[in-house]
Amino acid sequence: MRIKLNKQQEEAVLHFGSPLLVLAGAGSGKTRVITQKIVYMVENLSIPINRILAITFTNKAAQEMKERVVKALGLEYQPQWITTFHSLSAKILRIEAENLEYSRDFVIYDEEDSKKAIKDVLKEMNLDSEVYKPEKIRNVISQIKQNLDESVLDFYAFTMPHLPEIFKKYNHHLALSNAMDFDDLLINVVKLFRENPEIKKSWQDRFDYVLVDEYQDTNLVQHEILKLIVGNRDCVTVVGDPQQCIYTWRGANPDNILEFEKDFPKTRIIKLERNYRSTEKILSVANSVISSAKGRWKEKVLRLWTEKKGDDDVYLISLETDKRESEFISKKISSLIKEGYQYGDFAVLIRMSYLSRNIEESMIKTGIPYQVVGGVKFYERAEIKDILAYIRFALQPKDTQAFKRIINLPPRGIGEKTIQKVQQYYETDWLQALEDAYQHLSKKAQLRVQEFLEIVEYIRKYGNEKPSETARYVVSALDYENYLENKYKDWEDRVANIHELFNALKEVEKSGKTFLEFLEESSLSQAQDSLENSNSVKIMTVHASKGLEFPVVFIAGLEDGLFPSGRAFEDIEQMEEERRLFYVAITRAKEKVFITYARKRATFSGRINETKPSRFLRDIKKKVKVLSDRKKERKKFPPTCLNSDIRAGQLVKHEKFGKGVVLSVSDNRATVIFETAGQKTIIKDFLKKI
DNA sequence: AGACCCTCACTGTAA
DNA sequence: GTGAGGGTCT
Repeated sequence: MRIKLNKQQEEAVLHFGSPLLVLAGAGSGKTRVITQKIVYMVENLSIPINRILAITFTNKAAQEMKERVVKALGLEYQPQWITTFHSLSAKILRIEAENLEYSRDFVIYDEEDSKKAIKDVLKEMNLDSEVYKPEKIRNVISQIKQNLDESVLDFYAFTMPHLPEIFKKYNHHLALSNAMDFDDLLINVVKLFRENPEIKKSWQDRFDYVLVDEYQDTNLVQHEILKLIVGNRDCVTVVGDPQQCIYTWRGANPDNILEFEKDFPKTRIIKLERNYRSTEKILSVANSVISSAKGRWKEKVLRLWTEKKGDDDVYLISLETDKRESEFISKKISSLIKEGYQYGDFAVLIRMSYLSRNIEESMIKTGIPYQVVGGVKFYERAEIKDILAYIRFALQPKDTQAFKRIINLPPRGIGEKTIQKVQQYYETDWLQALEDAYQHLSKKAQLRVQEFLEIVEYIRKYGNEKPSETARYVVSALDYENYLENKYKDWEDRVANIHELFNALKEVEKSGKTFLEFLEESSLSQAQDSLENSNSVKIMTVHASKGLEFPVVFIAGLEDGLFPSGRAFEDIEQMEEERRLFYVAITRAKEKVFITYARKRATFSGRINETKPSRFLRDIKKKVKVLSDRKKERKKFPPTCLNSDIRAGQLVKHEKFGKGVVLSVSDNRATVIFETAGQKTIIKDFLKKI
């Protein structure tokens, strides 16, 4: 072993012969363990690197792991199978395309495409989009797919009776477009393996060992994929931490950690509880945020400890307004820079991405270099999607959403009516439909369609080979920069983005990748992927900070309704997740933590609201230094529970669920039967006695 | 029929 | 800030 490991880490690296579950706390060196285990297998067990499958949560983590492995083993090539679940699935599906109902060049619909597809379906069915809210429907559909379970539909049978049909039509729309949404990528692998045992076998045979990181944030389908790939062998290690599960809202199922033991008999469990990242003081604040685990989770929960001393207290700072909060952060950063810190040492973590605006403004004013990680991602920008949609469509003319995006872009007089006419002639794809509909169109429309087809034809000829030239051609043929200039005030930024796209495509050319591979990568790109190594302050959501660490961390906006998010008030599980999120935020820090909140905050419409400090602050107030820009700070934080006198039998009212009666209470929660909403467990605060 | 401009409402974390 | 909806102009 080249790197020194502690006893538990070493055990985890050296354990073979039965499945392994590593419960690894924040900062406990789990990446090191996974990397070392890979290196050990290659060096000491003579397993070829490409027979090891390692699945991480982000592309960024995968990339880093690859680099570490390459360095440790002195490889001259990049390991192929260090990847994420979504990329792995896309790879498998392209390789096995002939066994699917898709062709190899299937496209991946991102969230926007999916939502537009749903809107198309709703329009086609003539449904009121007030009742059938596209965003809600997309969520429900995703939930169904993530759990491989349609029973959710029953839940909405009353409010949205047409949901099952929408679901069917949406999937049909995808199939016609040769498109998969994010969930389909995973589901189709499960289907493929279940329906074709010999294919499953061939994939099992490809790998001698499988490792998965961040297991607490895998969903049911991903758990299933793991089971199918491992089969009844024991060559598997998963690493996770139930306390860091922050993605249940998009289908993560922390029970996978519990299920793991059942699905893989004789599982050995190793806990990594020694933290190497944070100081004692930071850890103790973090620990006081997490509520104690109950029931079956009891023995899965970690108690972090550290020998890392540090004089710095964790600070909690109250500021008058959100503006002041941002100013405080900038000033603090500037003064710490004078003490010898680098800009790259800082992260500002926020609960919601729109909170970055104030902070950015103040950093610009102060002249602090910063980078917003995530937010609206590069490939989700309208101008980028526009150009890529042309190429997407040219290479895959079944792609309905790409077609609808570009057919009248820039406006060329092909509107709703013309598209409808063309749709009547749709049989195999939109190019064929355009040709067949051609003679039935008006002279004007014919001319415009002609122009459109010429551009597409050109891309079809050269697109896949010379991506950057093709993109340049599209931009000039459309006079797209001019279009941006006329349409947007911030056109200069957008033009700059287009040029950045050209550069990215140049790189693609250099690396010998095809355009389709590039499209796949871009649609699966993640918030963290944009993270630069530059010496700049990083501003990001707490979610995007998963797995990262920084010497100094600011956590802003600790206000009730913001952090915890207002939506979490309805539901205890969500409130617990907010807690874990706060825990994740604190444990990103190595040396210093500044937690801030504003007593007044402007809403998006400019109104200024009085805020309440986050209820989480109550749990940490004894362990932090409280400061305020007001002389006499009321050191009062919302109690974790206000209505402590609610008892069973009490009649109560809830803002959302209406009237109900309390069945039972425990701690700060009450289980209530509501007249209409049925039985729910609610935090007592959100009940009113009646 | 399509373009364009205005107003209005909404905005959670995301592969 | 963005999209949807409505009204009006070409």
